[in-house]
Amino acid sequence: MKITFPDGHTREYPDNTTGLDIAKSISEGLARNSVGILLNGEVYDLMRPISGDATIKILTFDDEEGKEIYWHSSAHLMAEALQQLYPGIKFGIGPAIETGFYYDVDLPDGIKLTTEDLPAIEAKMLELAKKNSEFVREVVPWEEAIKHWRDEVGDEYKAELLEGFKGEEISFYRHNTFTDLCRGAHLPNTSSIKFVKLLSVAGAYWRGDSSRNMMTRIYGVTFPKKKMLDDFIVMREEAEKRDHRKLGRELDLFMITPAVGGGLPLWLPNGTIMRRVIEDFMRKEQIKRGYFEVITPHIGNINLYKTSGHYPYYSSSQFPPMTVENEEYMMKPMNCPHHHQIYLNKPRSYRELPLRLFELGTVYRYEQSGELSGLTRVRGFTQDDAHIYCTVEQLKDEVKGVVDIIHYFFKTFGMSDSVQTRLSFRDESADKYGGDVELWLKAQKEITEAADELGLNYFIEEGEAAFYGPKIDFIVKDAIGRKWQLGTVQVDYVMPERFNLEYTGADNMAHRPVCIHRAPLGSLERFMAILIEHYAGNFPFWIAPIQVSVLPISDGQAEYALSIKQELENLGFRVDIDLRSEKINRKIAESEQKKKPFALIVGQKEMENKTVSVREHTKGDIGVKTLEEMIAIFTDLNTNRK
RNA sequence: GCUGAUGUAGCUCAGCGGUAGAGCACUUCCUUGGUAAGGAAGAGGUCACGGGUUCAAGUCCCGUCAUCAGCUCCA
Repeated sequence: MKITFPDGHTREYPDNTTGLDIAKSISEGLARNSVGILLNGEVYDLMRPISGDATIKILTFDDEEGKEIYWHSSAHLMAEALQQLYPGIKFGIGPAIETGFYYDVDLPDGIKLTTEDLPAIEAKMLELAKKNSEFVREVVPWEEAIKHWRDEVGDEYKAELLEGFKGEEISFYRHNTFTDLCRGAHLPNTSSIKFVKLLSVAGAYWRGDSSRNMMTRIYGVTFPKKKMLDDFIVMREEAEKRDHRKLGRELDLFMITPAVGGGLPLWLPNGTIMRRVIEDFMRKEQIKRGYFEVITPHIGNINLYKTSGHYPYYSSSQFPPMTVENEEYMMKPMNCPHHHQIYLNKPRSYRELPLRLFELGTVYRYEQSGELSGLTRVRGFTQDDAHIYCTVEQLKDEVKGVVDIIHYFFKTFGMSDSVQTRLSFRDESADKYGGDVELWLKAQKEITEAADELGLNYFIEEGEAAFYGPKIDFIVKDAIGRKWQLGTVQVDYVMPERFNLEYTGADNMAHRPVCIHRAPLGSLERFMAILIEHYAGNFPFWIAPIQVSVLPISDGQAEYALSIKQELENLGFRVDIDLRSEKINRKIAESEQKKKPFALIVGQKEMENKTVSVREHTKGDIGVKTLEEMIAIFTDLNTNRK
């Protein structure tokens, strides 16, 4: 048979050669590191014989599919360990996930797992891995499989899964003492699993259904090399250090208190400075690009949301309506209906279009209590929202303009590396969406064309669209490689219809505009959380709440220090001063801990020479400068947003 | 909303039936020191909240609230 490799070259092998044999024929090292193969695009066991011509790729742990095989096998290994430690345990599903794997299990009566039990399970896993057990695949007739799980083993979960697999090929995978119903693929052997870290225990409903049994889910991750596990642990610690909830407290940025309510953050003075800096920047940039700012109230008549269609679609995630003088009002869950009213305020001409209305609009959504988390999931948040009303002909250019401003914002906040673009389209289930199918398809086409013309590197996902139209979402990576979905652009032919938006065209006839909803950063609260974690609290000069700290060495320089503070403040910089009778070391330590970008240290020498000794955060002492030199540097940092 | 864990000083945490503790922060005093924490004294708590068990409850039990890890949901 002829085997084609990813680089295009081919080689002859006898029939029933395994992936491992092929790997060996290339190099021993590859064979040692291989975990499976991709056979004509399908993941295959290394030990499974191949027949017929095929294109193959040998998978190692470095491949996405390789990791999946490795972690899936690790889930089986963990299951075996659990089975030995807790006889009578039943198993649900145990898949590989983005990082690692989990297994949902039903423990025998009276047994509860906590994180304290994890080390024992890890130890058992390592012990079992060393037994060098082979994973053996076995195809079993459905009737035999159901008999095995339902009658012999008595695992109703596996039996239920099997009910859904009627007519498909059923395979079991066995290694050592453990057998699982599993499609595969798997490692050849347990011995490749070398380093194990079990992460957490949590409850999870069987098949994600809250009316069904709660199972115990155990999360873990495994690696073939110690370095990988070490890196993984370092990464987790780094993420923990950057946690915006922790830094928000340490840097006095925001607070959340049950006295006000969960998910309702209060911005402290330092956090407010940051928000205002960011908002002012956005405001200025949008006005420059032809947007008009508007302000609308936090509540609105319920009829607005009945007209928009939001009310029936999403009533469960809105705060309940309140009745005042026989009218019902709602906390606004989005800004669009208010903006549509501004559009309707007077007759519109084609000469006014595109009309771009933006608002830093605070909206309220009822998130379930268990879903609230820091600033990333809240019940009241501010969107950097805008609605662009334009003609069908203008649509594509407007979409492009929006994409441009979104990229500009990302760049300004240092997140422009590897931005991913997702086009979210409708799927088959027509009842999820409002509006005319024709218009949808048209909008999807326009979006795709705009993306193509901009040379965006996008992928399409069906079923992710908003109920009123398709959208473009942007996913950015932060400083430590975590992905966050930020900006969104949504094309909407439905709302203009529902609100009866019109403009008079050059032909003196009434026409229907298209509406683009867009929010480059989404929620300001969430974005600030991302920003805090992205910069680990070490904000660039232009954003930092306190930009410069003036630190006199002793009382003798207090007056000189105050004059420096005054001069910088007059120029608009954010400055504080430490006049306490503490040693300079102490003052520096605290300035650094609060992550202030610059400390200007002034002692007798500096006072006599009219200079300052400069310390830059994370860099340390950068020498003595005149105040004028520093003002030039600070001005540059501010104006260039660095 | 569901499951589990957690809730003790502003922060980080110890105490786990017998009169509330530490470090840091805070206040006052001493110290005026040159690039990451000088010294001393002081103040600060309905031990989340509400019930219960007990001679006695941060400590054991039940409920509520909040936070965290998940699940579910997400315009």
